[in-house]
Amino acid sequence: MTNSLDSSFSALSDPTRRAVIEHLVRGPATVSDLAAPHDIALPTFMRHLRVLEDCGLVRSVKKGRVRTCHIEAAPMMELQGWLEWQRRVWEGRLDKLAALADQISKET
Amino acid sequence: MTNSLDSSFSALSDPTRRAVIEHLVRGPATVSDLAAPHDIALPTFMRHLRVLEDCGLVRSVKKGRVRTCHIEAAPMMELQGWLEWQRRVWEGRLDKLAALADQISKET
DNA sequence: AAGACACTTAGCTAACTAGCTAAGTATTGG
DNA sequence: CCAATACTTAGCTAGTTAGCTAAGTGTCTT
Repeated sequence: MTNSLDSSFSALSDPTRRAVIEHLVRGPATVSDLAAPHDIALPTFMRHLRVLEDCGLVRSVKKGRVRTCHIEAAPMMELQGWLEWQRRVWEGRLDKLAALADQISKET
Repeated sequence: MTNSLDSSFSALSDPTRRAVIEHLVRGPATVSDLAAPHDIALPTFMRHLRVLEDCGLVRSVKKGRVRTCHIEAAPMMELQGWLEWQRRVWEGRLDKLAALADQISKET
């Protein structure tokens, strides 16, 4: 689990890879489609795709000479889950502080 | 904005740093407190803290010889915001597909 | 004043990463 | 069948990162 968050967070720390995700949430696309807006060499771009596949954020299928990619929901959920969890704890703490402050102000 | 997401995602791709965040959402803590559970040299740990400070996820104040750290909500929100946005688009797409499927099934 | 404490700085190493070019493989269209 | 297309593999380079040890600075505590 730790390891999965590691690689997902790491994958999304690159703007090119986030752009790929932003593209893919709108629907499946081929490697060429995905690469087109990015001004980098194809092998370099393919490496980014590989990183996204390795951490499970993206899957792809090759048919003939064309590879089509699509997004995978689960790892995105996991990321959201972790962040949401931290927010909950953090907010729980704020609530407690507020309650404490309330209590103190009443006591004075 | 791109740059800020870069560094936040990158910072959280390390388990030690995520552990620090998990600690800090429960309340402020000193460097020693934060470092205690981690079996790494202090300078190494300090570097992790520095990464978290550099991307704005953590702030700290030094008083006497003790440095106290606390979490900063804004960058966490930004991360959540990005993920949430992707999810919305993704789900919007699913909705559209469902609507389309619906329409098609009615037409046949 | 002296020693303990809590960081902090400096500097080194091994591993990883993004970028490139050049050349290769497997389909497909003419 | 031949050329164009769509990746794919191989291999190199420069920059970044996590880890370490050794030594330094500034604050307590006694």
